[in-house]
Amino acid sequence: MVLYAGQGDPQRTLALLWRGIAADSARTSRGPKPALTVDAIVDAAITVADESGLDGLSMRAVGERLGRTAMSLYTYVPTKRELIDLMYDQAHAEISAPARSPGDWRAEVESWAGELQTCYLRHPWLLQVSHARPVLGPHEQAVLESILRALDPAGLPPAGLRAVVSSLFSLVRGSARSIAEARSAATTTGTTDQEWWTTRARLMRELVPDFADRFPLSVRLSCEQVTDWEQAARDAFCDGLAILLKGV
Amino acid sequence: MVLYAGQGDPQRTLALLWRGIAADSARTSRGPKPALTVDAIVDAAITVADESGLDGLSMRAVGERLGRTAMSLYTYVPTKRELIDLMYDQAHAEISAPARSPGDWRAEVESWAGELQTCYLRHPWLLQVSHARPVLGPHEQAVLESILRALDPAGLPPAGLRAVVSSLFSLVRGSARSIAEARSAATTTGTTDQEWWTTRARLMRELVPDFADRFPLSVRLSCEQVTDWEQAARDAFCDGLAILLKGV
DNA sequence: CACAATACCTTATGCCGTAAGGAGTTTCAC
DNA sequence: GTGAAACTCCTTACGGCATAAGGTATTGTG
Repeated sequence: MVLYAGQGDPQRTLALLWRGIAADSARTSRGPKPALTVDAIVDAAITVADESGLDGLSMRAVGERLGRTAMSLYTYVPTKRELIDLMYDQAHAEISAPARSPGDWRAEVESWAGELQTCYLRHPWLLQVSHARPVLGPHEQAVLESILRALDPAGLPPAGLRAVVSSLFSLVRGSARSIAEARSAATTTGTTDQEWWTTRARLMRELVPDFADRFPLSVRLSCEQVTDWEQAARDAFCDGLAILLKGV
Repeated sequence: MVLYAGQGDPQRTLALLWRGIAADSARTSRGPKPALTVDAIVDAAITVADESGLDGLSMRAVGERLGRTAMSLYTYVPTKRELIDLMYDQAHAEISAPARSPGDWRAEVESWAGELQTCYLRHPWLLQVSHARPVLGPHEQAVLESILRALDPAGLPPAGLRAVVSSLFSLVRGSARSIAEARSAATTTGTTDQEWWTTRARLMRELVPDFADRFPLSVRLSCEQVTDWEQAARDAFCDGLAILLKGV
């Protein structure tokens, strides 16, 4: 019974992603005027996800925010999965191309990384979106293009370039994830890092008395008291980036 | 009405994570013998997740695999969230500590990274598990300890060590994610990388004729024909790792 | 005006996690 | 030996989810 709709889908998805840029946009315009737009839906969905995470993102919640039912959204967007793809791409629109300062490509790479990280932290749900295949929307594409432009003066061979770009993305995503987790843990549990750690440490001491014998290096490392979890993640990111750039 | 159960939870979660190691294990043993064990449930859940992903992981599915109902699992595990934590930690048990070859710490780091990546690829759902706060189960802890042991001869200061470790995790996770996505896309859509790319490229040519003008560097990079998406991700990982280690 | 196309709604299906409470089984205290 | 307690496992039910199906109202075209 399933009419093998898998074929027509990428066409529609791509058309949605590149809407406004794509050429066809023929307005047929019979029937009632659309009260919504894809953009409005995507924006509303992003707001919902920012507020309540990807778990709190339901078609009902998005519809409600727009004064519509969940089902009405399906006029504009084929499935929730596609809506998330659109949100993902749209969120990347916040990242501007780095200002051209042709002398120092390392500085440009650093500023790009910082901006991307900021974007991830503004929309932590981005880090949970799992793609099968890259999305290839216009804004995500622009982000890729802009890091390539920043790295252009370094004159890397294609394989090396790919490696550096992919490592940069990994580093930014990884650090953003750490920071986002530190934040969300602090707000959802309502405890400070300190409190959480002391509780956890007490429990561990009871449950696993020989922890220090089993994991001496871990203990030694965490003995350097981490007062601010988020700041530690930030520092680790900066240092990691510096190491990577030194290695290029 | 909610009796503020948030307090007692970490205790129970930790006790579950460190079961077998923890001291208390007092068998009360009134009532019928348990037909299941936490380990069996965790193993079954891992199998389900390996087969159907985290989306396909439902309490009903896990119960069914064990010939029980979904509700019976709640005797052993407080919520699905905790079950996933247990799965996460258990999956890390597959990683063995690197053989000691004291001369070459870089080689040890590389082998550690390779093993971790293999683990992520065997259980791609690991990459979707988002923690608030680190899990701190025994096996994950052992993985951390083993990379610290590998890096010990490098004699890094604490901050630098933290940066390197966190960068390594990011790199491994990021590359594993790319590879896993390449694989899943290939299997779920049933097309080869080649087919998928040509279809996509044709659609893009129709929708966005000036793509090459907008994103010249992206086009130039992808012109180097990628025949095998997974292999490209693998190469990028190795090169990225080499760059990072060179930077240390 | 009639008709086609469209937007939006209500309803229904089949999933999900899990709360509530009942039935059967085993052990302990007496 | 006999309750009572403790325990496992089950059935049922609730509210929420994405979305399929189909109805109704609104708009433009002939």
